[in-house]
Amino acid sequence: MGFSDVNDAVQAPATVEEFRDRLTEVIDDLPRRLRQCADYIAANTDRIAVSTVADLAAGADVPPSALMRFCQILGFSGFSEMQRLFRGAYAPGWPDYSTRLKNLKDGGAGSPTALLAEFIEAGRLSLESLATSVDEGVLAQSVQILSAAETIHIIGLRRAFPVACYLAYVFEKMEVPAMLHDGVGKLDHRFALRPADALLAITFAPYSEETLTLAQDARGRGLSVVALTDRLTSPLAKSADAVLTVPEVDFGAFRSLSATLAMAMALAVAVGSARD
Amino acid sequence: MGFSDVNDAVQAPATVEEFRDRLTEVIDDLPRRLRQCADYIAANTDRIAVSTVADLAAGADVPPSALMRFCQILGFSGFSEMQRLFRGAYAPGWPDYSTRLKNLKDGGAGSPTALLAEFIEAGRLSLESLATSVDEGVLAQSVQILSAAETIHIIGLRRAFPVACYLAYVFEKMEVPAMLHDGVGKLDHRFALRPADALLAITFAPYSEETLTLAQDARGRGLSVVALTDRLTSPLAKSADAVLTVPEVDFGAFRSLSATLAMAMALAVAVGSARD
DNA sequence: GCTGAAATAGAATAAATATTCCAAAATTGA
DNA sequence: TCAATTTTGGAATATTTATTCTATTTCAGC
Repeated sequence: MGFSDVNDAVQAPATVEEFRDRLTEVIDDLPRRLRQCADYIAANTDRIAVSTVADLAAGADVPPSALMRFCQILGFSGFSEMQRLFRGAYAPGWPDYSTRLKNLKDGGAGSPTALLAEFIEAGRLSLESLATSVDEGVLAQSVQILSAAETIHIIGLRRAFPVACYLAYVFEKMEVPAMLHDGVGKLDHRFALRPADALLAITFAPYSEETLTLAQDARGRGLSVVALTDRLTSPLAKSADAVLTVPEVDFGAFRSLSATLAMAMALAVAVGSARD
Repeated sequence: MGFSDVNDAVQAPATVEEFRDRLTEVIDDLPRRLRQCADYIAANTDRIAVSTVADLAAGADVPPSALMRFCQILGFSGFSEMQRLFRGAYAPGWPDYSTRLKNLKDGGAGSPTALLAEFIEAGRLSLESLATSVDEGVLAQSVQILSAAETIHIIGLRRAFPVACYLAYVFEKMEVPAMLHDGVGKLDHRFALRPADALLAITFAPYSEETLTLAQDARGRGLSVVALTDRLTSPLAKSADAVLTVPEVDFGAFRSLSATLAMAMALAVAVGSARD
């Protein structure tokens, strides 16, 4: 009994999530043409709502009938039923958001609302791009390093300072021993760095000298260092055991910080619960 | 010569922007049924790509033929041509993003990647909801108040502190005279508040006492106060001349700050350029 | 209230799109 | 290699969807 036999009938997926589950479930043991369909659909799920059978079949480089069979294997009665799922699911998120964004920009370049629209957009793009670019391995490793530390030292100056502050605040709330190196009074506290501690250093181009120095120093004293920075080639990478990068979209001269904060918070909360 | 006469033929809009322009251009002098179409389409532009003529006509409560005429007045040869525009322009934020988010969550609840996914999602929702909820009038008023001030005082403590910091940083960069009240050493600097100055106060539930006190104090001394807070009924509202609210989505005990930062930056940059 | 022009609804038609079916090709297992 | 079984492509058909057309209604100016 092969795949084209509709008797191994299963319920049609009722949500996009279920759809994806079903897809990954079947994708591995599918004959050639159907496999092509699956691959193409997996990579272009978002176009199902706005395409015809013919369009998608052409994209997947299969005849339309193959795509039909594919829909049926997934549990749908046909393409139309599958499309209905995606057309319906395509509402949440921006029912009105994109319209609104345009209205805001209509105030004219430089108007407060237009600026707001730009910052909102920059933040959103940063977050989305963070989702697709994060290295899970490095994140796990960073959590592990920081969880093992006795005290976590945090440094981030200038534009990175808000992030450092918030990290300190979150650690405090979670009762994780942490120390914020804030440069108040031009004091440094390098002698507070003890061998069993770890340093979480944050800096973006143009990288701040004090942060780089403290990271090197910590390294020299045998501490583990986690870097939160903008690219793998950052000078901070040289003295770090784990390098987390966040792709932040700038608008004008100013950095949105949304992605950086999301990353920082995930890190902090993960460390907080790992230490329990 | 009426609207149904296709001789006043204009070029079909080639982009979504042109489409909107054309729509606002004609909407005012349109007969009843066509007006209904225009209204419905304006409010549901995002559904054009995924609907049939019949769907939209039903939504607008007109016969399909009315909708067809409407498309032609806009310059399209028919509905299909109009739909083609929107299907092409349909580049939603989730080509790969939503897949990725799901994968991140697959690590299991509480895993670092799942946490990250949650924070990313919270940030994104906050930003979208800010776009749809911002009160443009209050924003303009706030910019005006802060632009007119000699020195801008900024206060925000605990979880609002990162925002206050970043504001101070941005003002500094833009050469706007600003002073951050940070509570270091339990000093307050209330005597720095001069009558021609303004205060930008930031606090969220549970509202921090020091911030509320400073705002009241500033009010008493005749300064204008701009509040950045979570709701209109915030205690901060009582002592403020303008109340900006940001709808921030929390995840767990922690606030995403994305929307707050976007608002803060728009405010700062607008003030910076208004003062030139 | 009459007249001509514009707007409208809905039925008729045209076009596009989805779906089925089956002969042919490929694959599998002995 | 052969026979049984699965997979495939494409033509035939059914269904949905878009578009046009026309008789009827509405409206504005007189």
